[in-house]
Amino acid sequence: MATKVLPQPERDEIRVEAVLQALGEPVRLTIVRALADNPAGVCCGEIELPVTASTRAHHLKTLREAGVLSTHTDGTRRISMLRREDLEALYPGLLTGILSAKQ
Amino acid sequence: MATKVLPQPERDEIRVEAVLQALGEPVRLTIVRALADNPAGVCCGEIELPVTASTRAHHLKTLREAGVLSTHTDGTRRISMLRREDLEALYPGLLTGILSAKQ
DNA sequence: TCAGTAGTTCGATCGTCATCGTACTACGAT
DNA sequence: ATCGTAGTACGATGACGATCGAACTACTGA
Repeated sequence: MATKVLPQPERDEIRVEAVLQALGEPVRLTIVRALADNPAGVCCGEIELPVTASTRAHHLKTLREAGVLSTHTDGTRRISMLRREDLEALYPGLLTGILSAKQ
Repeated sequence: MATKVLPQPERDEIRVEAVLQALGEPVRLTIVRALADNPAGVCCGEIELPVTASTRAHHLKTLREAGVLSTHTDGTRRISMLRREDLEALYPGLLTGILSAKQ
């Protein structure tokens, strides 16, 4: 096994500016929507995005460091999932508000 | 009198990416918090901000064009207020979630 | 052990945007 | 009229960040 969780901020270290800035980018918003549709977590590479793998990694890192998502390893794969509980506790309604946008 | 409302997007023209990007900037978030504390509207210049007047005007324009706030003239002054109803209708919970951040 | 796959890291590039100072407009008061 | 005040518009600058390719790491399976 030896799954490992990648470094991320504790709940009380999450700053709303960082969260909003992370969410205010179209590619990252696409990622967040995909994660919201799959509460069990999604393998990074499975999300269809109009960018290369390195850019994808960059966005995932940004979202993780902002506290929006959590990533753990699973073999060579990395599974990401939304930090729903933490975000809901810190900013109740924010996530559902964003996700209810009819885009 | 002759108060005039500055150009702004209709409710159905507001895009969530633009809103989040607008909110993901510390100075603009400060403005939004100040407006939230004064539902009757605030004169732009009354908000204490660590930037010059031209930068302030730039941020207010960004927020207005994103659909976050509405501005109308009042003599030489311009009164801004949050578009609470529109934002709540489009993204229910988003605004309250953001404002509940203990910053 | 070796090849293949998933993903990251690094450095470079390029575009966007936050910031400022200056010049301008608009309105009110004297 | 003209002066002062509130605010905008414009052009320049500098910083940040989105993007890419290439090199690298880590794990799996043959």
